[in-house]
Amino acid sequence: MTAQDGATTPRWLDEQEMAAWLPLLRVVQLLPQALDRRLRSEAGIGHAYDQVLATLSAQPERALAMGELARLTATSPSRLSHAVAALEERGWVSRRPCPTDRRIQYACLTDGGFALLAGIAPGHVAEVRRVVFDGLDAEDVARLRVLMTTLSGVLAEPPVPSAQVAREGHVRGA
Amino acid sequence: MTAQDGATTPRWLDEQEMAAWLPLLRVVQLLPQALDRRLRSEAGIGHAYDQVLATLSAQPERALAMGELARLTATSPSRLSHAVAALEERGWVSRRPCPTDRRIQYACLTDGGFALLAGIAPGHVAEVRRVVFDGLDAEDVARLRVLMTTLSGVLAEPPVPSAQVAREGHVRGA
DNA sequence: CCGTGACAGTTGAAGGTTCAAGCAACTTCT
DNA sequence: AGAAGTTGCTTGAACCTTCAACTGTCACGG
Repeated sequence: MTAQDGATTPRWLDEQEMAAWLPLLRVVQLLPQALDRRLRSEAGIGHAYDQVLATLSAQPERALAMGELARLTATSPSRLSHAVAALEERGWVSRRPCPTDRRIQYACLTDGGFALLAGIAPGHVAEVRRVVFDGLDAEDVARLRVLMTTLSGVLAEPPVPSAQVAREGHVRGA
Repeated sequence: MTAQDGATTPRWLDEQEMAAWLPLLRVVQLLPQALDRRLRSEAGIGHAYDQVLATLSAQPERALAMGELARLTATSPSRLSHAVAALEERGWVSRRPCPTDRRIQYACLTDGGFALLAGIAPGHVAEVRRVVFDGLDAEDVARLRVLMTTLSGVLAEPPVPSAQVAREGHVRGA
């Protein structure tokens, strides 16, 4: 029941590609779940929120404009706004206006937020190590780095305006 | 924040690991977004729902017990229940009871669901190709397969029942 | 100075995911 | 048979993400 028939089909995934695609799909689905579960049981926040806090903590002033923060964490402005609102309500982040440009808001990591981060970081890195790096040797890590850098580069590009994706004549291997 | 306290901290990520971890995190975050956006604009469903339909379409009878379907798509029973309910409401899946075990429900892909799938499959595979395989040569694909298979194997294991949670710094509440 | 447009961030509603309960049907043990 | 436990799936509430619309601010040009 594979859709191989259409004349408009750009070339189906071959066996090798499929053998890479299915596990990748699984990793992409299960890895955030694993990270979320651990963090949520330890701190009550998902790993997306943790990433916000961690990114702030890495800044010299523990503060960042919303836009920059959104860019660094690869999230949408809307999502970040909601996230920072939730984190602010829990006292881990505070907002401060920018003196020179009143459109800009800075998100600042509070001492409480920093303490929280310090508390959960060990467990978090242990989990990352368990699910990712414990199974890999140095060469694997190097290959993973190259591959993921390539993919994240493509994913960072704009989402392709519209329909002009499907023009690929090249057929090589079935 | 550089934690190196041997006893509680398992060992921080070194430079090589960090250089692999950050792009991996990004891929894990952006890849589902890219797939979701494309599918949602074409069919009004996210890629999780598409995966349900696709898995059903690959079965001999285009049907599967909920439990099996949950296992194959690596989703929780609850999530699948909600998903199938939504897909059923749109007429792409129907539920049928099992004659021999009345606890079991079969999810069946309808003709409409199959037609939808046939319609979106070309665009979907084109997107997968664009964001993943267009940037990789045959060796890269082989490496990706090995790496992702390893990781998905670890992730498939039980979420660590109790094991090493010992260090609970407990900052929660607040 | 005022209008236009771009930019930074927020808001609310709709939909998806998760968690903890819960119900019903099967199994096992006595 | 009947009680107790297990399995298979569903439900509802809380939360998170997304999308489109919106507010307020700045920059530019007449």
